[in-house]
Amino acid sequence: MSEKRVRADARRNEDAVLEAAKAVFASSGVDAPVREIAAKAGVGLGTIYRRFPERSDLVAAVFRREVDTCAAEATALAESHPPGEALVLWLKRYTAFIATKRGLAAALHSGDPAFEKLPGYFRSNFEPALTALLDAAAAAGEVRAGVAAYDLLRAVGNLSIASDEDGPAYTAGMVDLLIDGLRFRAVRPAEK
Amino acid sequence: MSEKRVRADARRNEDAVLEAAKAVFASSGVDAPVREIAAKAGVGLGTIYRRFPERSDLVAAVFRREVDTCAAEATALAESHPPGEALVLWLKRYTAFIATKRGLAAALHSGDPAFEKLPGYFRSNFEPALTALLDAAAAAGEVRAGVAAYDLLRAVGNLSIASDEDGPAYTAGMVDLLIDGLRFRAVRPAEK
Amino acid sequence: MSEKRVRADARRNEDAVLEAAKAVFASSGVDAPVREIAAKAGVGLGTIYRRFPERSDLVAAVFRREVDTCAAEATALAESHPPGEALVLWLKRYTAFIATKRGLAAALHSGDPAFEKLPGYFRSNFEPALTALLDAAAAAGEVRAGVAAYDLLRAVGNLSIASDEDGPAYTAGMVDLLIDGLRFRAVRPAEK
Amino acid sequence: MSEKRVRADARRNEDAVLEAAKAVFASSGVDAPVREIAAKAGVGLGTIYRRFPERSDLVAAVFRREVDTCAAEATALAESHPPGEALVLWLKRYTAFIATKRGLAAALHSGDPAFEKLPGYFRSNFEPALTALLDAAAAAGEVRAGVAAYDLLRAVGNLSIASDEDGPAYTAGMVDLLIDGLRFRAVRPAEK
DNA sequence: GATGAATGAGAGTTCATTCAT
DNA sequence: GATGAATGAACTCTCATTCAT
Repeated sequence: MSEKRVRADARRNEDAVLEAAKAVFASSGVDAPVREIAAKAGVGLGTIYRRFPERSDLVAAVFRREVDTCAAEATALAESHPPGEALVLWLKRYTAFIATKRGLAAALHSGDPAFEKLPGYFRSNFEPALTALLDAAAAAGEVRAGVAAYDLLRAVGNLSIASDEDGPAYTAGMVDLLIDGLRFRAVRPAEK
Repeated sequence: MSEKRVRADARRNEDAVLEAAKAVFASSGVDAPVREIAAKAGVGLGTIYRRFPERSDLVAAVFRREVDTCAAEATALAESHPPGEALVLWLKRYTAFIATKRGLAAALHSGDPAFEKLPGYFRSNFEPALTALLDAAAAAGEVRAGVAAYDLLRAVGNLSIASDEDGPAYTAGMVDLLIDGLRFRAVRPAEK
Repeated sequence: MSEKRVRADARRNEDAVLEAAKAVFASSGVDAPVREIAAKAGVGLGTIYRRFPERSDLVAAVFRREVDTCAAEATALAESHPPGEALVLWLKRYTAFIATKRGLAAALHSGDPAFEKLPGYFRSNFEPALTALLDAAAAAGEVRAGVAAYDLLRAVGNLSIASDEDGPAYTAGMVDLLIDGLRFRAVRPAEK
Repeated sequence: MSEKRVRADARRNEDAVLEAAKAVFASSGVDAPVREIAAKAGVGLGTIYRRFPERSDLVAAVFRREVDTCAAEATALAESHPPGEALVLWLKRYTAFIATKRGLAAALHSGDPAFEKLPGYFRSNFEPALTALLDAAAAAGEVRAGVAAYDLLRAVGNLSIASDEDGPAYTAGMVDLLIDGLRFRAVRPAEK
């Protein structure tokens, strides 16, 4: 059987769809018509519906894929940079992730069961990643301890939501301001 | 004579529509069906369309009315509280204003000409109001100087957008963290 | 479309929709596209959906209206004709009713809650009507007693389903054959 | 050599498809998705379309196959039972045939050219079969003569259409009633 | 030959906007 | 002026049919 070759095509198409969806969601929000995504991906409507029976399934798939990618970078950064720097760099990376999620917050509250697991997925991937970065930075006396990673994720997330509109430079500035908030009353290690 | 009566009626209706729209936008977002607003206001659909030829006109009207109300409170607070406190209180008030604007950010980017002037209206009302509060607080050494009021408006705005979801307490906490960022490196008057 | 229609014509529109639906259901079955009905009624799609939020509501409304009309004729016929004749005439009338119900039987078994009450409506209107006719005819010795009205309703109903195809004359002939079945072993009053 | 094997395979597949289609049509109607049939037959969609270029071709093929089988049983019954009994038994068998044809009547009126020849096929197979049974029963004085076989085919067919719904017992009862209609005024052979 | 991924027309349904009353 | 019935564009989703592998 030529199953494998067919699958290769399918995989290519699935990638194309996810890429197109990511782009369309970023520019037009998660409520963008499925047709627009199909057109951008260069596939038929049915191809999308075959893999993602409801539009919400597609939204969820794009979301998960990007969460995976973004969370993976946290450890990479932690290994290649000093703690404070790694923290800031990753928050910036995370900022870019959020910037493509226009309209998702609203969708998450729509009650659609396809979205039910997304907040959990988000948290279980990002919270440990950011906690590690935060702990390391606190240990180095760069930031105050005791700030919940999850709260910070949401705060930076909210700050980043309008990034397209205000420009990345603005978002960066505000995240810096928030990090300054963390630095306020930070305790430097005694020996230092 | 009858003109006057008619105007009074019209005004009453317009108020009812704006109040209803404000409530509906806050709970269902600015994409809520016009019908819902008409029903809540107790008027016919046509009455809304007479005054606000397109949906976006109604959104804009509600927005402007609330901007006016909120901006007016800045001066009131400045007169009745010490600078640092007035700043924090108003930011909290502003936080409540934003919390009812779910979906507006997206609408502002829709390209609808009815929304074109809204950002300008927002800025020209809120920026001076916050600048005054900020300057007073900086003069009192409560916060660092040099932070642009407009940037802060957007930052707090974004932090507040998800307030319903995360709870007002969370929003308050994050705004406090941001204000801590402002306090970081603030220069106390004595040292000046 | 015509220029004059609205509130007073709402009634006219509802009638037009029901008439159009009746005709379309009769010719294309109850699964006919709503668009087709709208076109035939000369109204917009939304007009139909305003009154009949789901297509099944429209099907149900048409059904009820015709049940009412047809059942009412049973008593009229009973009063104006001798028992045996009234029975046959009404069954013929009922035959015409069924002939327009193509596809309804299947729809009734679809599990759609909008159809749940239809069989009950059908039965509670038609069964008493036919029972009266049957009893009178049996009392006159025209047909055998002991045949359940409901069974006969279904039998004649099924015989009539394809009437369009086979022609009313054929249906009439077969209903006659069925009635001959009823006459077989009928007990004449004198012999009683 | 391999040709023979391929043919055997093909035949096996065709059989599987026809069996599956028969079952699916019986349970879900002739409008059931082709996919469902392919899945039940354990073949790919393409395999069905290779042999039956359109859905309607498959419907027609299933129909013809069952007509053949059912018609063949008429002669078998005539040889193994007395005339009146053979008639009743075959009508019951025919009743089962019809019971699996839900939705076909509507399809026949769709105007699809693939169905054009089906009524003729039906008639040319069943009419002689039933005529023979009817003539034999009339000759034996069991039923009245002069009833057209074709009319009776359609009548019993229509009575049977809803058999699933009303239950086979009900259908049997109504067919019996119809046969009683035939017995009404039957002329017993003088000598008997 | 068989497979099933891909296609896209078409159907149901929603809701902004128009306009007769 | 107010009302709400009517309109129809636009959206999601289904499934017959085609065709690359």
